[in-house]
Amino acid sequence: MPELPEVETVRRGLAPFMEGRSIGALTLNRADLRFPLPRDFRGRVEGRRVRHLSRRAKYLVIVLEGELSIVAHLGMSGSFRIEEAPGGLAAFHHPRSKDEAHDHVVFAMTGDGDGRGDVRIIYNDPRRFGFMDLVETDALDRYPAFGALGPEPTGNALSAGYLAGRFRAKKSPVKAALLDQRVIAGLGNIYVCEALHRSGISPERRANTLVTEEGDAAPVLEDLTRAIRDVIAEAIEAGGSSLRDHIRTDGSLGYFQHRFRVYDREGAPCVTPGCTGTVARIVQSGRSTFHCPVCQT
DNA sequence: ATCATGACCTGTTAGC
DNA sequence: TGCTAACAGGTCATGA
Repeated sequence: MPELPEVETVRRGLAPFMEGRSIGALTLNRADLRFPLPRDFRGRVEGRRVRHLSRRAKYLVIVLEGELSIVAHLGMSGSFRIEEAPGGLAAFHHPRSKDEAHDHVVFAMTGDGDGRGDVRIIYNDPRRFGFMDLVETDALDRYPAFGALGPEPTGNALSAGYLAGRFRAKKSPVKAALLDQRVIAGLGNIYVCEALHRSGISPERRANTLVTEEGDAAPVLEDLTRAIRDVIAEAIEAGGSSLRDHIRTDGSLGYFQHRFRVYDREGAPCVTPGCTGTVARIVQSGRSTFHCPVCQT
């Protein structure tokens, strides 16, 4: 699932349990995820304190003391969960359920001496499209996967004018253009569908038709820009408000539910006020697109 | 260059 | 109930 809001929710959920604590032990239950795990991963991170958790697009960054950072991506099915042991790490045991077969990486965090007990942070990923990498912190700017990323949809760098520049020569459907991480970093299939619906734009419309002859943003591109900001901000908020409940129930992070207006709602009535349409599913670039053929033009 | 497609991997669900 | 096919929120390599 993890698009930007989900990764941000994971970051916020993990931060209280990782920042300021040390990685007492790292357990690797296999040698690779999507890519091989870093060489000497265990030896390089064990004993280091976590300074800070940050995020770039859909990447989670765990900044360690000693100028080393872990870059993690959750792929399609990655999630973290938190297990607390009031009696310390020794109190944990290993009931191996089906789901736990995909617990690939376990961080055993040592308490911070502030009355909080020891905690295990467990990375689970059935499909293994996620990965973890180890990078010198001062080299993060040059991290290859970050190099081509477009602006975050949460910041000021995303504007209608910026998108006009990127869309001007693009003949591909606007759906595909928005999924391109080099244009905007962090949008995925769900939020692209949602943003297009909110702004009344057909996902099949060519991106360059949202730009005027002069190369400026058409009014509808202003709407789209606002919709992207709104939908991402609302999803982050929804993730934040679901955090407490989630941690309390099973400690899992990365799969909070959110109400969508079109995504996965094929056949349902369009919720746009006054619209009589029905949500349809089409396939673009091999992926499902949900949209309302009546109010999205 | 730009765009669409297939590949990566496993689990879940719809349909017969 | 069991089997099969389709599908899943993301990237990356490939070829047109």
